[in-house]
Amino acid sequence: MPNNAEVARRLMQIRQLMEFAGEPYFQFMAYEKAAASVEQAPPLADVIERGGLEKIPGIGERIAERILEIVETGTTQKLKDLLERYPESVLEVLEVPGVGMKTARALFDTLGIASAAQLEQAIGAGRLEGFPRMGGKTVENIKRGLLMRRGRSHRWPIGTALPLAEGIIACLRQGAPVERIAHAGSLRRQEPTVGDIDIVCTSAQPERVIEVFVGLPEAEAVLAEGSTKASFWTPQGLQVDLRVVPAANWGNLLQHFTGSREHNVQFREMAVKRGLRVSENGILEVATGKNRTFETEEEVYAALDLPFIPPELRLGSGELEAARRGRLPRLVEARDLRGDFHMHSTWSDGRDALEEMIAACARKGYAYHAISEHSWGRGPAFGLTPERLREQIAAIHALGERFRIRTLCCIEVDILPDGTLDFDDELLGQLDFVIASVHSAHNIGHKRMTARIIRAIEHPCVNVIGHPTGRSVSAGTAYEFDVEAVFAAAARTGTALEMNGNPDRLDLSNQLARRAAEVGVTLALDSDAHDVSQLERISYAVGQARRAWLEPRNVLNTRSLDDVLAFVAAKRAVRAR
DNA sequence: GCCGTTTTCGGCCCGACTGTTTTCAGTCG
Repeated sequence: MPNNAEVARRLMQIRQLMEFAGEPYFQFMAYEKAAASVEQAPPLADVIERGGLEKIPGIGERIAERILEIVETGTTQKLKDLLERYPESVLEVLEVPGVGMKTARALFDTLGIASAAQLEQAIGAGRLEGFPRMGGKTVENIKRGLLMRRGRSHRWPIGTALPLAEGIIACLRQGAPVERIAHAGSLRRQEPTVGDIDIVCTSAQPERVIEVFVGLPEAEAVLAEGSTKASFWTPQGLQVDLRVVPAANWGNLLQHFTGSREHNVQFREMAVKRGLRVSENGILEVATGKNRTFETEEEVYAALDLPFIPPELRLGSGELEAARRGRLPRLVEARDLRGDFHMHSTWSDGRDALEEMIAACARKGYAYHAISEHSWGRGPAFGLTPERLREQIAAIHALGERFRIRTLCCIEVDILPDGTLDFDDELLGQLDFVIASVHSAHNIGHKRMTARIIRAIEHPCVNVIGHPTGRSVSAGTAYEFDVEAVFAAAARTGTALEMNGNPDRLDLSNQLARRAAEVGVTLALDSDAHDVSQLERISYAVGQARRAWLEPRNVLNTRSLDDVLAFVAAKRAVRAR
């Protein structure tokens, strides 16, 4: 059955082709809104089972029918009709940066161009010459756009983009007359992948800032260079945008460029009802023509009688309604965390020594942490044999109080295909804490995978299921199982589910974690560090947890050491009774 | 095609930059 992302992709195809076909604006825009909602919704299979499709904002009777059709058959008659009239490959032309709907439509009508390859051929043959509004520069832009489309993936992992953005910001702080400066956009919202980097700043000398920006070594190709805005592509093809404004409307600018698009649309719709018009330049009172600018985002939201909405919540998935009712969560923060359960040392496949990992955790100010090597199922090169695990337990005990932090003896034990674990109960019982993860046999089918994970959850020694869906952000894959059944088992047995901070995992996703918390599951935020520097990856887990509306009470490692040990003891006690 | 703190009908967010224009269309975020 197609997952949410696949359904959303189909809806977007319908949306694009509807516009291409010249259908009314608000009709195809409804499909765009619906697609955005579907991406943020809990797994559709479960939503449909509960009959809640039309409760999702932006999905009405008609689109709900179409979604059901897509879920059942993989497509819908509406899409089939459109594809009868236009080949699917016209969508490629729209993917080319610089080519929009009008141009694509004109190219199709007059030259019969219906794919990226045909567009490239036509340019090569000089067939675009003499086309209305198609001068030499525009053709050059399209050529470059074709190269960009072919030569790169369209989204970048947060783990790549955030360090790059921080580097550029550091350079601008040093070399340009900037006052306030920050990254905005999807990066600030902690999206797992981003399409570009948005940087915003204030300055009394915007021209000078722009000059420095487009002169940065990362600026391989400058796309735009205005008096307040500029864009470039980095050598690897990542687009970076900069906006400069006076200090007086920093709040408006930051709010505008943090988005998301859907959040801003909803925010502006609320404003329109009060006779206000919101833009990056301020909030205009339409009746009087008076424009108010704000130095902080708090003031921007307060202008509509709303509390500050954290960037991670600005997805257009109910946060404005919650803000209006005073029901925003008190989101978990990095400083709420008192420990990290998931890390490796040179005892298994980590790169730093056990003592270095412990010392680094102590420096971070944690009260406790767990050393969780791999078990031997992955081979002795990666994991510990039972003997080696016993040795490590002894080694950790021998360290005593040396590091002023409690090191929990732990293991990341493999969940075997039948749901049993890689170590026997006697050995697991000697540990303070146990993480269990699937690392092999990912394609055993929905039913067997569900039974496998639930069996591990029901083991009295298992406290956390590591990276529960096995997803890869870059590959877009995950193993399939009955999410609701697994969540129910985790809630019932007092087993936490992990939110893994590895930027290519970020697993559970924000949508699944939000659903898990709703049904009473406790989440554990972990770095899954394989060296000291990667301990910082826990910040990515915090980001996803915030996108999942999690509060400190939902998160195991916000609790004290005693409470964590009580969490472990409670589960083991059930078996002992 | 969706939706309701003015509405079950009549609305539906906003502005900057580029290139090609001689006042603006197209694209983007």
